[in-house]
Amino acid sequence: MLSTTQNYESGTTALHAVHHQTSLHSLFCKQPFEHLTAGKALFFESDDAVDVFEILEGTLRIFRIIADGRRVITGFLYPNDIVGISLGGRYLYSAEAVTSVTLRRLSRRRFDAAVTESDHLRPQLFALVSDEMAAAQDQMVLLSSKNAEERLCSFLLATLRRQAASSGNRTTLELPMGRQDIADYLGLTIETVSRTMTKLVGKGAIQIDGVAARNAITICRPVLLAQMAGDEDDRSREPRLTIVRGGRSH
Amino acid sequence: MLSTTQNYESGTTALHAVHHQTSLHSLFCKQPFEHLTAGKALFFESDDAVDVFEILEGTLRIFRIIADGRRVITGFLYPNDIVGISLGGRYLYSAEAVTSVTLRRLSRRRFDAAVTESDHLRPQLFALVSDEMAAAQDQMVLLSSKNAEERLCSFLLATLRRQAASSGNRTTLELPMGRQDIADYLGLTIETVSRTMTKLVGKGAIQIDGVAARNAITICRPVLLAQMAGDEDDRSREPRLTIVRGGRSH
DNA sequence: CGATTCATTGAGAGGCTTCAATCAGCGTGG
DNA sequence: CCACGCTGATTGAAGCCTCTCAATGAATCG
Repeated sequence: MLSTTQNYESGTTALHAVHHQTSLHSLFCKQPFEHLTAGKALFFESDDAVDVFEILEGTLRIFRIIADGRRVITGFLYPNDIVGISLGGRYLYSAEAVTSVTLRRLSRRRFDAAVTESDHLRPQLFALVSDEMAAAQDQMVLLSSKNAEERLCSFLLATLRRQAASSGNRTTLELPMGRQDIADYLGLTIETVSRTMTKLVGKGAIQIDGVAARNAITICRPVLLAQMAGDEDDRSREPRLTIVRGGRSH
Repeated sequence: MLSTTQNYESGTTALHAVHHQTSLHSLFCKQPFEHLTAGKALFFESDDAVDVFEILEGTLRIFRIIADGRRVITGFLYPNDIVGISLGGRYLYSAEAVTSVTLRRLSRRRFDAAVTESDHLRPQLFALVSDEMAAAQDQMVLLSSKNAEERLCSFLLATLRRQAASSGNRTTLELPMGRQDIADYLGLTIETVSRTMTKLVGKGAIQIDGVAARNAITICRPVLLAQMAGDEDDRSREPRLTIVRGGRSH
């Protein structure tokens, strides 16, 4: 999705080219690369949202710290993602590099100006925000109604899908983040994540290939994993009965 | 469904007035009123997002039904809220009336056109989406790290704040929705909500005034409730130490 | 007044967390 | 080169919170 992969020094320097661009990513194409080493912060929740960023390489986590000091990770960001479009002056969350990260920066002022002018760009921005909203909804569903096993399976499948989309279908995936990150993202403890992972291995659903801290995982039985994720649409076997709960629709 | 009753004939008929409007709400001002009785659906998750709605009176719940038939309520909508701006062709969730609801409808096509044209309206729409996003983030934090008591206190406080904003500061609030709705919104069961409510009464934090199914609640000790909500910013007493967790920022 | 719906309360069970110890990989320094 | 320490992951045991199942209570409506 949203290609525009690595436009290493395109020769185009014409400013009006912006108007021919079909992608939001083009806005960043003349910005210099920046690098973040693992663990470094990109911005904090309280910061003025002065810049917008395009991720070129690596993984970021976006999160909030709550009163008792715990951390809630609300999402991960990967290459081709754009971050910082949280409207309203201030970022809604902090962002840190999980791995080493390469990115480009654009001032919000220029980003907003470009989007305002272009009839091509505006729908793209809406689509982006829409995706973010949909992801937030999915996460709410996950957090409010799934158990540890379902959460982990959902996470593994989502990660697999994303990596398959960007680099061809595969049965193997890499988890750039550590167990603690996964735990904070799924609303679990690190121990539960670890135990559940072992349980999945025991069931033959997955296989842990990695030896280092950066884990690689093979999905042995994708279908089983999908069933265990708990958002199976297997309305095929049971009679169509849409309104079962919700009560007062008599 | 959606009997288009009571078109209360506002006197203003000037079409060009639209361009002077400063508010998104103005877009709806010439639309006829519609009514929903409690429990009736406004739209479903799978529907084409053909319309946008302005709530004038009453309460709506927006939710998704997951595979096992359970319901996850992702939000409630109140007067002056606008619903249906879920970009991307299809609604992200279903919407049902909690109470009797009065609203106005506008086609997405016209809504989008108006927003696209007006430099006044666009920032408003962004602000709206931004609020929705912030609310989703808060809900994720609530669901992934708060216990039953903290969730209920947060909910009561949020409800109090909203009602205080719309009708003067007060210590009393009304819960238009039933216990099952609250439970599905907070990711709990109806029994836990009930028990926690009783516990709060026992602590003297709140008081239940209502006798009917539609409950009225008095906040006896707002400060206590805020403490129990768990998003207390009491960094005032402890030394400023922003980076305690998150690990690898050595 | 009985039937229905919604809320409350109780008892038991289960899943996740907490606390704690062990294991594995990796870099550093002797 | 190996010992040591550090970090991150795994495993174990006990406890707590919430869910599940079940019964009762309260209010509305025919």
